[in-house]
Amino acid sequence: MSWNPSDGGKRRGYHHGNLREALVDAALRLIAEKGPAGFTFAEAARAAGVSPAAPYRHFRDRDALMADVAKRGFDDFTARLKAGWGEGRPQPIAGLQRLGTAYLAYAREQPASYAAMFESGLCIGEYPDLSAASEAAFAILRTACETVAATLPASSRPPALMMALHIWSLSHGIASLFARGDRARRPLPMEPADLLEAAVLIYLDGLGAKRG
Amino acid sequence: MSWNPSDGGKRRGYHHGNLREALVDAALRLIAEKGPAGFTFAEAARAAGVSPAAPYRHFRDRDALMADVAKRGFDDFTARLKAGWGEGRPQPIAGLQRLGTAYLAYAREQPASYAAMFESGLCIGEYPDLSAASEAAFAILRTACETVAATLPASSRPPALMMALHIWSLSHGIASLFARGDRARRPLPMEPADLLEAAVLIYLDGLGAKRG
DNA sequence: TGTACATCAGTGAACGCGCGTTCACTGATGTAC
DNA sequence: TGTACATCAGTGAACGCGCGTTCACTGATGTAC
Repeated sequence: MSWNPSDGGKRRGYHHGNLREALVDAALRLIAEKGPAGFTFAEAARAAGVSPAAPYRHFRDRDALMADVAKRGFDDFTARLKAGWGEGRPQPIAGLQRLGTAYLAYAREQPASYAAMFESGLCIGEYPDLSAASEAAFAILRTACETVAATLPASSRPPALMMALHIWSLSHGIASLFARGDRARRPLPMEPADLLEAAVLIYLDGLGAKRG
Repeated sequence: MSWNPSDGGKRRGYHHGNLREALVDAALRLIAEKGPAGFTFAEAARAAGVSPAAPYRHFRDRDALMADVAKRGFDDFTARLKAGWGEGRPQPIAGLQRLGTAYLAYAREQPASYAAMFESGLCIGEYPDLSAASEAAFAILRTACETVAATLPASSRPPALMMALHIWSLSHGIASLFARGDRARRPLPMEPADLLEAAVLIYLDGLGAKRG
């Protein structure tokens, strides 16, 4: 497993062999250290052990690298939300709570990715791959809300899109204020996941859901 | 009103006369254009029409200027939340909804201030004035929640702190995802304020509040 | 009212630095025959 | 299997630029008397 030049070993030849991945790793490290603004193309090249001109072979510019980092972040994020949701079994509401917990866990454990995804300042619409990856993550949440909504009495059944937007906003608000993994986190006298869980329970009560 | 050198007129003498305020204005303009990362001390000086060394007379460094911008933002924000709340008259729940609307309006109308307040990457604890200003804003929300909570049956009365954290998170989530005034805003098929209002109504229903 | 002086806000030149970007190039790799 | 060649990833030197920060200074302002 160490013949791969990016696996921590020294480069052997003229070609790096895995520069694209190495640049993404370097960007993540630099974002984690100094925030999404505090990373430069030149620094990523240096961290990957190549000349400052080398990254241009793989990314048009710094923003394109940032977009790739964010895109990969969304892919990973989607997988985690999906795992948390677990097809809503055995109970849809419990699945939705696990999804929320997974959301906050991602923000805490992968602050660099989370920052690239939500705080990089990129115009998401300019990067189709990134938009698609972002929508895939939201689709998990929306599916979960559809399943939960279907358990509610038909007379008072809310639009799943609205539910999903509410829960996304709530999760993102808690994540960016209180559950982030960097120094901008604000102190909170409880666990962020507990704060979110309580809010979702109250919200579902408001929609007429039966607990349990 | 135009003898004041910062009021759009040309500087007349050797001294600027109002450089501190001019630097804050310049920072806001630059943040609005390029985000909280895309502004430099030197550029703010240029925008204010002084030499690059002049700002050091008023701010220790760039972050200190940013913190001052954020602090002033929170002061303004607090005033708007307070006006929205309107002492909770005539109905506390309506007052809370107006507070939420004021929150989103601020994010949309003052994106530069909002970014300095919430997305500058500053460690808020390092700036006592900023911390205090931030807490003053939250105090308005907390007071509103206490008033609303007092209208609920004592048996099921929720902690006002928890309510305030929930509504803050929800408002901040909607603001940073969908209601921001810059290019990172995501498209939303409805008014952000309507999305927030619906969420707060459902949430209060979940707490057992009577509508109306 | 006038003068001498202290204070301090802003100057402008200078410094070293790292950035983004370009360029002609080099050398490793893969493929056609 | 060997050779010629095309491809292309990475080099390294170079460029102009704007940044943060310092320094001795200058000149406007306010105050004591």
